[in-house]
Amino acid sequence: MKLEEAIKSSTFTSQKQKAGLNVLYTAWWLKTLISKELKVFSLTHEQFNVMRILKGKHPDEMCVRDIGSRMIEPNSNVPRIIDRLVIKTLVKRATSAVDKRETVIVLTINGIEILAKASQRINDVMNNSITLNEADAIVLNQLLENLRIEQ
Amino acid sequence: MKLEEAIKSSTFTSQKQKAGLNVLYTAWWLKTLISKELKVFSLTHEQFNVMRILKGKHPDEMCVRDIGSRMIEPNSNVPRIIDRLVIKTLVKRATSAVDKRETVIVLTINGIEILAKASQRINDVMNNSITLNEADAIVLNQLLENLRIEQ
DNA sequence: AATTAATAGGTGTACATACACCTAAAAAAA
DNA sequence: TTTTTTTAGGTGTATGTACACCTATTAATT
Repeated sequence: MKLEEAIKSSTFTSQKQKAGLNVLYTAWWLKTLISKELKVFSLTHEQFNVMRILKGKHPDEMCVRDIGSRMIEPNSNVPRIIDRLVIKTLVKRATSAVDKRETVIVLTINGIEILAKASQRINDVMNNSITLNEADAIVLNQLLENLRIEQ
Repeated sequence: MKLEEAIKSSTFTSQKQKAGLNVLYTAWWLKTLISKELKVFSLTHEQFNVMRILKGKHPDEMCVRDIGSRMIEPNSNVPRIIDRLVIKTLVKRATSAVDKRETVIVLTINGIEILAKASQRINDVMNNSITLNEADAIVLNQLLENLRIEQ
């Protein structure tokens, strides 16, 4: 759907302002798609994100801070997301032996299995729903990087 | 900051997948910027969005459903956002005379004043923080529209 | 006209975010 | 070594989201 239809507005003060709204709307659209797929696995977008980050270091464990620094939305409250994953026995929590302040997290076997299925699903959705060829995706990535340059 | 640094990951299965993550991260970045500015006015991003939508019809009133259909994140729970705006006397709520099921909302004088100041601030931030020229913004808008085409 | 459908919006719950604050532990400074 | 500062992570609160469900009202059907 075009942005104008989606938010029922066609008056933008600039293309730059429209681009801002377009990014916000597209992110919502993408999150919604992903969340719908993850529902089958009783996972939220953020829980999946944490699990995928853990997978990157598996079988090594990761501390909460380290996970947080890799989140797509960096202000996420990681301890609380982990709470829910622990309840579902998808991850295990333990106090670090080297630094007792640190909590270390690791995927369980159950977690690995569910993550594998969920990842497959999400990769498919991303490939099928994002209708861009690779060349256009490269241009989009470059524009988004440029957009965020702090002056 | 480049996406790779932001999420400390540089392995993407495709540029398309990277673009998806890039859109999500950029939306977070933009929302955070906007929220920081709105804090001066004790407004949240979503409260500001509702007020700006109301401004578009002012001095006419709008029903809740109508506001909801114009939100950037369409699943927002509009009645609850309005609750907070009513408490701050930025909008007024009344039952429609024509259809008693409908609640109609209108900005108060106080609301209009605060919205004017907040809008000015947000427009400035958008202009200063989004570092794209108009030509690039047009390309970005087109790519985002293409990305969302449902097959 | 009476009954049934659909619609508007409010509410409850689980989850997440943003942010301030707290405690325990480790590191740095005295 | 003792004190101070920093760091890690957990918690409380206000707000928002996603979604199911409820009630009042209107519209449609019989």
